[in-house]
Amino acid sequence: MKRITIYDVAKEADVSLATVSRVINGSEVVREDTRAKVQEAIEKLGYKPNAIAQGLALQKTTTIALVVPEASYFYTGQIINGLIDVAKIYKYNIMLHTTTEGISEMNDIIENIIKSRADGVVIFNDKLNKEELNQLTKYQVPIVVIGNKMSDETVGSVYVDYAKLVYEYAMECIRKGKQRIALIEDRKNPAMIKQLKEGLNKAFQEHGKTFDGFIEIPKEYRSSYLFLKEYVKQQNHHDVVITYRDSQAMAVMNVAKEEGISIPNDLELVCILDSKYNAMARPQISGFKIPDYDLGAVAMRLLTKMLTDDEEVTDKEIELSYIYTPRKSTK
Amino acid sequence: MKRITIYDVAKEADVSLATVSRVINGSEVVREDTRAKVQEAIEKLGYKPNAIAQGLALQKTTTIALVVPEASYFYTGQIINGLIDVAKIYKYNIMLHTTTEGISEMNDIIENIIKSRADGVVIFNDKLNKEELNQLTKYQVPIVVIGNKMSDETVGSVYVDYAKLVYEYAMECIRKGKQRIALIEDRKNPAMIKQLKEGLNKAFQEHGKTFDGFIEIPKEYRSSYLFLKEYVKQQNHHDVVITYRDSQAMAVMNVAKEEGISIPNDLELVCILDSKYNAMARPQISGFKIPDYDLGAVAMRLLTKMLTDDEEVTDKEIELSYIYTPRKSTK
DNA sequence: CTGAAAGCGCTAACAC
DNA sequence: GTGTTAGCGCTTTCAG
Repeated sequence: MKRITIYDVAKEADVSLATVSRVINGSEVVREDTRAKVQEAIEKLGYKPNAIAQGLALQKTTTIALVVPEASYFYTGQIINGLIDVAKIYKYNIMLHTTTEGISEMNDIIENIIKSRADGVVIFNDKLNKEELNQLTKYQVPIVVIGNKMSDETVGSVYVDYAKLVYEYAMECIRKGKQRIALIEDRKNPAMIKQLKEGLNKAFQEHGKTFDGFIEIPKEYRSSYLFLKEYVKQQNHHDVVITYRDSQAMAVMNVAKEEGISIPNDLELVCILDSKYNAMARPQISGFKIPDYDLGAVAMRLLTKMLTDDEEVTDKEIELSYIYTPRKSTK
Repeated sequence: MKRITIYDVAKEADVSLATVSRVINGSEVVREDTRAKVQEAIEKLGYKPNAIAQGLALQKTTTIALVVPEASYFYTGQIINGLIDVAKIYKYNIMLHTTTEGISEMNDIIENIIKSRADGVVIFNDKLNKEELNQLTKYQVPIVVIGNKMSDETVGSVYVDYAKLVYEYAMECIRKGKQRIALIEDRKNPAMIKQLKEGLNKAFQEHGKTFDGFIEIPKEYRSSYLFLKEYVKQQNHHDVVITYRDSQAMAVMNVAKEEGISIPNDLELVCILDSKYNAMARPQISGFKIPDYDLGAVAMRLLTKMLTDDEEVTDKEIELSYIYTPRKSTK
């Protein structure tokens, strides 16, 4: 089947290609019978407009680039789902890019995005530096970043204030006398952990204390579990342990169980990024419902606004909230 | 910053646009000093070739469409990772499409893929019907499907033989006298469950018996857990329970624990799609390591072969193998 | 309301 | 080696 073009349709319908163009773009000015004639020809030939050619002519690809970290948690998946759902509404296509650990990696991706002439880009990545974004802004590509509060002329952001989240939680803990709070490192999400530390620091400072419960996982340990197993034996005692991801919380839970530490009686456990696995653990792990899907959806919606000249973008910095879900691992 | 084109570079370097085109495409015939001159101009102007225009001229977008189900498990993420890694090697971009439950959904996506002139498409989806694929083949778009054994002129496939997997496992169980095998339904993956049932049927048939352990989750139950909780009370007894996903296995484990059924003593539990969560459960759940990453990687590699005229595609149907990982939930 | 023609940015013969 | 030119398929003034 020969690639059939707008010319073929024009000939078949005995009109000019301009007219065909008008009907596929839903122009109002076409007479009803010619529209029907053209429509028929389109159907008959199985014609599908070439988006590439349209892109060239319109200087607009109706495609946005999405950059996410390679490590794929359920969380990331949800962000993508939200993103895609609203992208569909606005007829945008998604070009997916993933970042690996590599150093120059991000630059390659940016180069790629520019070449492919994406109309805009949404970036969700823990490790993100301003320099790289500048590349994009230099080429005037509108950007929305998810997870980091950061914006200027061409970049907007959608995020959850983790520092505030953990700050509030810690304040409550301290008030209740649970002062020995531990935060477990997550090597894969350094920026996130940094925010959590900030919140904790602030909470302790306001009580005239300093936060010293950050537990680093030495590089030689493959998993939190392996390290914690050792760690606990050294009698390090805490009132509450905070982890970022569900798998870390489960590791803590397993270690506690094996070492005869009762959760929540001897130790309370809370996981920042809640998940269905938290609810499946026994005892069930308390966590914060982070609006993952919404992060994606709102980010995409914001981007569409930035992409449409006549839509006023009043706020380029959007903070989303969280909901604490107490379960059985906390009192 | 004005969109700068090949003409601008040509003018800056004082050569024709053909020459510029040659250097960006690494043509050998350009003299070294002119190449340098052009390169310099490119750098100076910050020129990035317009992939859209290239696509139009070459009738090739260097983009493949990837279709995955919206529900995102870790498993899907891994497939995508594998896919992307090899796509990067061959310089292909990925256009991501997700399928929701909706009926006409798939047709919209296909329409979209055709319009965007993707060079090829990789489809990973449990619910997949031949009809829809025909749309694509009609427009001669090479396809690789992941998960289903299926191929013809323009479609290749990469899959794991789940029927065989479960057949072998069941044979072993029956041999050991564990004949009361149960398989739990997974509404989200009907085709997968169908394969598993086939394997089970075959194993029982070969022993002159019939498999009757398929446990359907009635629609009114929101989760397997809720239903199983009831189910177990009715004294339904099995020797081994097989689930497809980790969360289902965990549900079974929780119910068993709560009902005083000892795993693996009273009941053995095995999960087809292994995951890190299986290893984090207590007792740890046995499972099959399915080569998720490889499914994606091999699929993409196969597609690149199909996309290159001079590469001989000897086998369009590639079966990948699995590895049984016995843990604590089986004896 | 419809057609003619220029142009979007780049590639690939074909000349020179 | 390098330049000229004709498309690739579509949109969009501008005429009529």
